[in-house]
Amino acid sequence: MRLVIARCSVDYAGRLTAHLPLAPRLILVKADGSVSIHADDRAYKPLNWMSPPCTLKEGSGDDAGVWTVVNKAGEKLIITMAEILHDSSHELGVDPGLIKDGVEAHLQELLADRIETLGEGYTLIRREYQTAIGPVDILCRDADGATVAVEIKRRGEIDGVEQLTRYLDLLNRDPHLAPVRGVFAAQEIKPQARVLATDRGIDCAVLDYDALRGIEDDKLRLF
Amino acid sequence: MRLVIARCSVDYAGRLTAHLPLAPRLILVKADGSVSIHADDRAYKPLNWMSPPCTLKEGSGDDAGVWTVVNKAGEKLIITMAEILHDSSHELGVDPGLIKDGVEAHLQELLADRIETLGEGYTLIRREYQTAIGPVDILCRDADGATVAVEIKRRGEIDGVEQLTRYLDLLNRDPHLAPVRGVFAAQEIKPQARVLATDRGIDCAVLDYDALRGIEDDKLRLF
DNA sequence: CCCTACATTTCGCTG
DNA sequence: CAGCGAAGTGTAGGG
Repeated sequence: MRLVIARCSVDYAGRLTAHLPLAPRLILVKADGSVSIHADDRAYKPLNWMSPPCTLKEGSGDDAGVWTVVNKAGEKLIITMAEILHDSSHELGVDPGLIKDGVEAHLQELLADRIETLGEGYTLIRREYQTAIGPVDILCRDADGATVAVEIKRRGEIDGVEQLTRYLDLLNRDPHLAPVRGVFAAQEIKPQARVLATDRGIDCAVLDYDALRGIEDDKLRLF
Repeated sequence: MRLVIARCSVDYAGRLTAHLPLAPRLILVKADGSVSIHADDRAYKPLNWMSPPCTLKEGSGDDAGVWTVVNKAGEKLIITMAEILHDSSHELGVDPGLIKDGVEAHLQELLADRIETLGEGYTLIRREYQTAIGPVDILCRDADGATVAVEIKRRGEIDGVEQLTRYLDLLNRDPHLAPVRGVFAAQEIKPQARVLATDRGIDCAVLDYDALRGIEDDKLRLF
């Protein structure tokens, strides 16, 4: 990883065109060839960047101080250096990577293991039920044997209701499954999403992650 | 801006919990107090971060080498330093910021100014037509005087069709406007989005940004 | 390779 | 403050 602090101006021509006037910034050149330009605020987003795979060429002669980064699609990032204030390189090696807990996939596992959380007598058909337009998070049956499609979100918003609606439209065309009800399950459901779901006859279920995990932990302790 | 290269492990507890095993990484501490941790790949996304506003406390005594970053919501990022390999600070000042061109807003202006691009005899009613569920990008009339709602996207995907569908449902309840047709306009329309749009009787229009801009430039030259 | 969906999405605007 | 939509979204995973 190469760290450069420099007064520079930047031009990007690709999916849009953008320009950064001359100012001091951090230029980050990573081992995969990617380049990002950071101001002294915002942790997450660089001012400008080029994602890998891409190649960096440092100009020489007339082009001294002009760095050009290009990718396969022909997008171009041009950094014009006015003054280099710091320049250092460091060997970091490959990162072992982030270990996460509490994302949607985990919620899905927990709920599938305790599908009766949605109601007494519920039984799991399967997780990640494949359809032509994508996977349904959970397909199950209620106490009456009716098919239920469950869409799980960490935060339930309108997009999730739309997604579930598309699945329900499709599933209800299958005479082996129809009629299929929908359940929109999330740790938090936004009011607008609840209104839309209710309007479409979709039930909402608020999931308690800690409780689900607690039940799971109990289960693990018991067996 | 402070640049630290260090062998470190990281724990995050907030919207999820996450852990980074001990490895060499870049830690970026910015003037706004934000902290991000980068591996030697991917230009855009840090491995872990804390967005401003937040506060960093460097431990001392027993906690030497333990940095704790907390924010208002109680999210916590704990960086445990095993070995500092580099540590430097740099004054950058406030960045003048990025100047963009070619985003959706611009496309909308261009198309509104040349609404007949969609078909002969089209006339603009207005841009950003407000409804209870959000603004319709463009509302216009076709040659027959029928109302047309236009949703503009840079890249036309399924979500955009869903959005336009919601607007059309609402607009068609207004007897002054109904019947309202829909046009899904984008620089690029994904096949699946086109299928969904067509299935719902929504027309698709592929916009040529350069041509629209060229026409606009001509117009500017003429008047 | 395309498509789909998730993300600690972030970010900006509007009410 | 919430709500909603855009983003050069990036990123991972399946067919």
